[in-house]
Amino acid sequence: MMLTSDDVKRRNAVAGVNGAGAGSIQGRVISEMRRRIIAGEIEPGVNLSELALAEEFGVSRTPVREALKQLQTEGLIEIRPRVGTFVTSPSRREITELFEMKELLEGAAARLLAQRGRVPEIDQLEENLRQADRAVARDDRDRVAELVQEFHDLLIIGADNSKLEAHYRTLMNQLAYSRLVATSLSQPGRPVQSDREHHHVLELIIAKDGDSAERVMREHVRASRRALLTGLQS
Amino acid sequence: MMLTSDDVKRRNAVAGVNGAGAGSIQGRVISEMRRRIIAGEIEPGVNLSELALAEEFGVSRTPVREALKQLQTEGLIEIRPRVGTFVTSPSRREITELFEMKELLEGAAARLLAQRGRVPEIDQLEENLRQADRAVARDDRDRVAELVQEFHDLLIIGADNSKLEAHYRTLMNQLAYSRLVATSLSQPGRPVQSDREHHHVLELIIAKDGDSAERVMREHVRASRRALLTGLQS
DNA sequence: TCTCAGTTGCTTGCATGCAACAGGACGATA
DNA sequence: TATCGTCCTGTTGCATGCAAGCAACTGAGA
Repeated sequence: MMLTSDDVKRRNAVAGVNGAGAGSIQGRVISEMRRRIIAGEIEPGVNLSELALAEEFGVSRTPVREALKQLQTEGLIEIRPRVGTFVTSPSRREITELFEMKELLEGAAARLLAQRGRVPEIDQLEENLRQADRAVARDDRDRVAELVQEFHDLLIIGADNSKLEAHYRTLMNQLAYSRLVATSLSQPGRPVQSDREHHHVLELIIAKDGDSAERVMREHVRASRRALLTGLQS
Repeated sequence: MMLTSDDVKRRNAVAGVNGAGAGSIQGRVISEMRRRIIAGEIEPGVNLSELALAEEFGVSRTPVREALKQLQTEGLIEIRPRVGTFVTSPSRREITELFEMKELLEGAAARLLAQRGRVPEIDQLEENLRQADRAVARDDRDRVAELVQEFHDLLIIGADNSKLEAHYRTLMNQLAYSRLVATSLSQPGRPVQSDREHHHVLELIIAKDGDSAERVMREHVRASRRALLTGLQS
């Protein structure tokens, strides 16, 4: 039997980024472990033994083992043969590299979205900024963080390139970026500045000025990184 | 015990892109299967059953199963639960997306390399072009294809960003790009043109003009894609 | 007190058996 | 003949047992 690529894509659309079906035991373990690691609930340490996890999830070692293997290829954990399994945290060097990639991919997404013209994601981005303006005005930090995340997400989705999206999500997971947004936005004046930059990018996208949209988006990513690093030092 | 990120990187450097150690059974299966798929030795079909592969490699299902799982997350195969395992080939849409990513990453690599100044990779690139000039002059197609691959590889390595390199390799595997280079270069005049473009990019890199290097590199990727598509139609 | 050899516990790697399900083959029936 | 229902084969998902190796601990000896 021949497998068409459309079949593959349909399946992936259902299963999300996961390789395994979400209904399987293995799929559950993958999702849950990924969530825990990104949320920082697991201390980097040797506690991640297959047996312990299997008992906790009430399953055998096999699905746990396969789930860990996948998380390893995603770069979230490190399996050392016959030693143990560890949650990895990126080195300084890797963090720099990850931000370089973030800048690259988000910049490209802005350009691609600008080239697509008026698509639904544009409307969603406009709505996002309307809500963000209000949230910033009333200094609702949690809501602002949510909306910032959504803005970047919409941008990536709007680029309409599934490979770009998949790689982007992998990178953001490695960065545990969702945890970092709040820190970045905790810098004085950063929410307002960030909001302004979002507006600027979206204007350029709507104006179909891909080059400028990419450039401004990259500057925005760099600015947010600077805010983050400042926040982490203090 | 705490795992430092340097430890992780050291291991990855040894194991290459592979998650598993090359010495293990599983590692052998991964490498060999990946090679076969990229080389196009395996017909997309249901022949890939765990049991059959296990017998062929003389091992049990377990390591084969884990190897297939990793290849799935790399996007090379598709495992349909309780149905079978299939080699995937990208759809038209996905091929477009993959080339978009190729253009993006190679363009970025050119920019990053230009920013780094005089590094060893620059010398290697110059040597590569010297050899390429000669190979083109004597119309040695196989050698030209090799050198073209090496040029792009050196560019990526020279960008000195391990994340970029890892994602790039994944994408090229999905494209089975090594098989396509020859087709692209089979177009009349393409080897000469490609060589010229390589020279231009390298000049700009040496001149530390990152912006232009990126722009020209992206144009080069698009040109090579056009040549490839023309070659595939005929 | 320091060093080093031996031992022991814990970890993952691999093999194997059973279960559950998908999909086609085949036959009964309208 | 067309269609529906049943069975049967093949596949992967999961559970479990054993093997191999690493790391830390323990104890003896200097």
